[in-house]
Amino acid sequence: MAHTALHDSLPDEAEAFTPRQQAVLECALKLLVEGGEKALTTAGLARSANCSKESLYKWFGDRDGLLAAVVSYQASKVHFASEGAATDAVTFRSHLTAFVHELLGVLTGETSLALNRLAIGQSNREDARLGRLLLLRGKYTISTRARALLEAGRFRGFLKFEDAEEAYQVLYGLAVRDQHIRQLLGDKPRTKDLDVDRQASLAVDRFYRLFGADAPLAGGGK
Amino acid sequence: MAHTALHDSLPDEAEAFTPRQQAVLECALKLLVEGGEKALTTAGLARSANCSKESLYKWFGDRDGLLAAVVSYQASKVHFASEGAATDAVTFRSHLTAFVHELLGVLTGETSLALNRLAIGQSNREDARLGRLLLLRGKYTISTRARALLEAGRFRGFLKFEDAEEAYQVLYGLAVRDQHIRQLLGDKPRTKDLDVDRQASLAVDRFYRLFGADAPLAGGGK
DNA sequence: TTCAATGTGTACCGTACCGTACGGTTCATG
DNA sequence: CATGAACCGTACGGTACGGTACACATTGAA
Repeated sequence: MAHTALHDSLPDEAEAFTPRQQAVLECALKLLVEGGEKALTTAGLARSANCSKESLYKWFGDRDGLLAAVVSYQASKVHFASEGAATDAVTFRSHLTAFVHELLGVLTGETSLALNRLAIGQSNREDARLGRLLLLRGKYTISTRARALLEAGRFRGFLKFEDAEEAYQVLYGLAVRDQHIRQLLGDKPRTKDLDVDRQASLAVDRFYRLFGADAPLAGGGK
Repeated sequence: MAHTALHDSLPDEAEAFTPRQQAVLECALKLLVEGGEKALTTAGLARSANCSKESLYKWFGDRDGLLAAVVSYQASKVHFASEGAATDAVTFRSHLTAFVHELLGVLTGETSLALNRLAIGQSNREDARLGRLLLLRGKYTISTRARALLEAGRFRGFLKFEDAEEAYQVLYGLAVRDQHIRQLLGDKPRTKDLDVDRQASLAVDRFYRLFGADAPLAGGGK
């Protein structure tokens, strides 16, 4: 594994960055977090990372390539712990809570917010390259992981639903609510919403009341 | 009704735009929707709206003022119908469903997406003027309206919760889920998610299962 | 030592855009 | 008709940034 990587599958191609390049990308992330897209100029990055603009263009092609590299690089650093199969209801629920906890932690992170702002800000034209990249490397992988977890729960009889994707979306909605968009817009979250532990367990509580095995009605019932 | 409007609350100050200025702002919105922030240049707007750059600067100060004016103008056009008090459970629920329907309709609109992208894209620096403006004119007013509606439902005995803000956020999460962020990133929604009617009634179903008067447990259990 | 490869630092060019200035036009008013 | 205000169209200055070219430093191998 982790050879030169045929680019048909997504994940580890991002690891094909030289340590030097990773250092530069790290510096780019820093600039991006503290100043936004406007602060990430080629000259500024070159100065800040002690490298030459020529190297930047040699490595990443052009500025868009640099931005894409930053997104790929950061995405490659986020890994959701894939816990072993849960045999009993209690540990499964704790796994699910841990997942939601991790999800909230990632979404509210400063670098995640900065990258989402970057990708959204230039998803206006119909190309939306960065947006698609972020969806692919971020949301889709997380969604896949979540669906697997939920389906395992259904198989074990802890959960009850028809469409795993829809169930995941509801879980996402219960956990994130409008906190993400508010933070993207620069709102400071209330102290109550900073208690990730509580928010995660609250969301799982409510999710079980909708999709738990003992819930009165199944998910999509007409 | 619909007279000059007393300016007791924040919103209608934005109506202080000359018809000519409104036409220009409408044109700016058009440019913004189809091309994003990059497409909204002062020269381009002047050419596209058949006005002079000098007028733009006279009216809006500078480019940031223009962007703020666009946001204010669009926000002033969105009005959530404030329905009369519902006396019976069925009509209240239909009012709630209508609210969610309207919420989804606004959020998925192209102009709303474009403005959110604009505000998010430049909410990187800690100033985030546009972000705050959008939060104030958009989310906060909607949230206020929603809380009033929910509290009316609680007063009538149709709903059961402690914190209206939290109940609203859950309703928002159930309705919007991750559709908004996906669309902001340029994702095309699935056909299933384009059925706003169904999504609204599904969200209200689930909301009632969590906060309905006959729900097994009240909101913030423990 | 010589040579090639890689990378840094800097200078430079073209372009895009913000903001302003100026001449010309319409229109209302006395 | 004269006058002034508002506005259009355009041209111009200033600047910031993307991208390229070039001179110099470092390293490693023959």
